[in-house]
Amino acid sequence: MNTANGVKSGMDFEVDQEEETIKELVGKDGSLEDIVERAETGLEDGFLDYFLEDGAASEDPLSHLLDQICKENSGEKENKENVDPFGNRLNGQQSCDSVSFGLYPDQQVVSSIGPIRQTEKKRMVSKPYEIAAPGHAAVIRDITAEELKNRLDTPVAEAIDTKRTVGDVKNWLKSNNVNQTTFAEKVLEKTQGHFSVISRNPAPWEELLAPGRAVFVRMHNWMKLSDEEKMKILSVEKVSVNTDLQEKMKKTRFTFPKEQMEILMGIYEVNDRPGKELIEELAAKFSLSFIQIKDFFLNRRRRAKKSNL
DNA sequence: TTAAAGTCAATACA
DNA sequence: TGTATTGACTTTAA
Repeated sequence: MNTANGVKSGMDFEVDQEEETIKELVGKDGSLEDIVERAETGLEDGFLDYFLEDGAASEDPLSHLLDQICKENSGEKENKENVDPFGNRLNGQQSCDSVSFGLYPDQQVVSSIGPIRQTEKKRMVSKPYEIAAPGHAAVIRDITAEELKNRLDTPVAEAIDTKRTVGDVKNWLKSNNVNQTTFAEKVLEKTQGHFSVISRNPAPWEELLAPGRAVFVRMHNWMKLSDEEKMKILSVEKVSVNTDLQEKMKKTRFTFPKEQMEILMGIYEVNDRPGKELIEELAAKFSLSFIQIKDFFLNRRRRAKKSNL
């Protein structure tokens, strides 16, 4: 028995390695008839008889028996409500599927019993499509996470023309009156600011690292969707989960005072890679940290490089 | 270990 | 209100 949730798993029916029969096991306490009677209440008549008969065990006795039970009862149970041990409704097919016998659909993966019908289609359990935007959660009913992954994150074999892709996306957004924030959060799962930066001066595909490429893959695949599919994703409602505490913890962004900025820019003009000593000196002079000054030059170099592309 | 790239998110700006 | 900028933090790669 699967003790985690009280549901009987397929492994519970596995024939014991030491070839102990159920008859032997049950007979140990000398109350075979009572146990059989009790066990058969709620089960099909003769369910245990099958195991108690000598030589009844074929290569796959449980599967065989379940198939038989399904065949015998499929007609009369077809329209009846079928409820699992926890009161969840099951349809007729589920109840007669030995792969999922005693299991919920998502438990099939842990079953050690193979499907009765090898050709039978595996039942897929679809999960709601969720986009995890920063600080938000969104759900759409009829687009699954699987579909999203398949469509938007499908790897592309060829190099993407980043400039063209961004242009196509921007044109689509403009003609459909969709703003950057919505697209960035719902499609790319990035912030508006980030989309703005990468879309203004997209780096060539060859220069991008894996995470940078992934964003363009999404844009590229996005353009392949039909307008209806695009709108479906964009129409997902956002649910804000911001708390008061988060609001209080909001950081304020430091801005270099004008005088400091002028000095820093003056140095940058003649030396965009100042040494450790100069950075330390500037940090002390401005009463700022070494990292703040170092980051200033790092960000400057990076952004200057981008704008020259 | 360090620089570069990626990114967030506050805020400046049109 | 939507977009652009940018300080700061994180991840990646050399």
